Amino acid sequence: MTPEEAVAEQERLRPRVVTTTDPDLVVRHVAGLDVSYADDDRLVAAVVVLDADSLETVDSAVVHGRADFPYVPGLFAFRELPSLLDALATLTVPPDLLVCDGQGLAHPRRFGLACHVGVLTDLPSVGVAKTPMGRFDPPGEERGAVGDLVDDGEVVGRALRTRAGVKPVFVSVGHRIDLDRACAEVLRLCVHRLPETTRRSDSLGRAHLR
DNA sequence: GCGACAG
DNA sequence: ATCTTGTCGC
Repeated sequence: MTPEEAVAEQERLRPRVVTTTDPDLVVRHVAGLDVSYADDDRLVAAVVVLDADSLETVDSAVVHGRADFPYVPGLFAFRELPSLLDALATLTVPPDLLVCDGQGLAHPRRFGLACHVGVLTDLPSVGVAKTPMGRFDPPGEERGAVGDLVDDGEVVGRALRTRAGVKPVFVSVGHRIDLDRACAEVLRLCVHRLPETTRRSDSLGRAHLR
C-alpha cells in the first residue's frame, strides 16, 4: 500500500464515521489498544479488556507482527491497524468501547487511528493521544478540566486534565460516540495521567517484546 | 521556500 | 515508538 492509496482509503472510509452515541450504550467492558516496537521491524500489538467499574482486567490478547508501513504523521493507522485487528479478533470478552493510543477526529483528514479501528470493527471508539495534533485551549489545573482542541478552525477534540497539575491528554471521537461521553469514559479510566486501558496494554505489549 | 507533523 | 538513573514529591 502506497501513501497515496492510504490517503484514498481514509477518504473512502471517513463518511462512515458516526459521532453520536447510541442512547442504549452501556460501557461495561473497555478495551485498551497499544503497539510496542522492537529494534528491527518486529512489533507487538496488545489489547487489554477492563471492567469499567472495578478497572479489573478481564481479558487480554497479544499478537506478534511486522511493521510493513513506515510511520508517517497522518497515516499512523496503517502501521498499527493490521496487528491490532488480529489481536481484537482473539478476544473472548467482547468490548463495548475501544480506547486507542492516538487521535480520532483530531486528524488532518478527520480520520485518525481511533476512527479507522472503530469503523472497521463497527464498535464505539475514542482516541486518547499524549500530544495534540492542532492547538488547544489550556484546561484548568483540576482533574476533569477541559479545553478545546482546535485544528483548522474546527473543534476536533478536547484537552482533558486527567490528574491535577499534570499535562493533559487529548481526547477525540473515534466512532459511534460523542465528545462529551468520550471524555467522561476516559476520565473514569484514569487513576494516573493515562487511562488504565493504555497503561496496561502498553506494559503487556512491552513485556512480550522479549 | 519553511515549518509542522498521533506513535 | 525507542534510547534510560536517579530523584523529587505526595
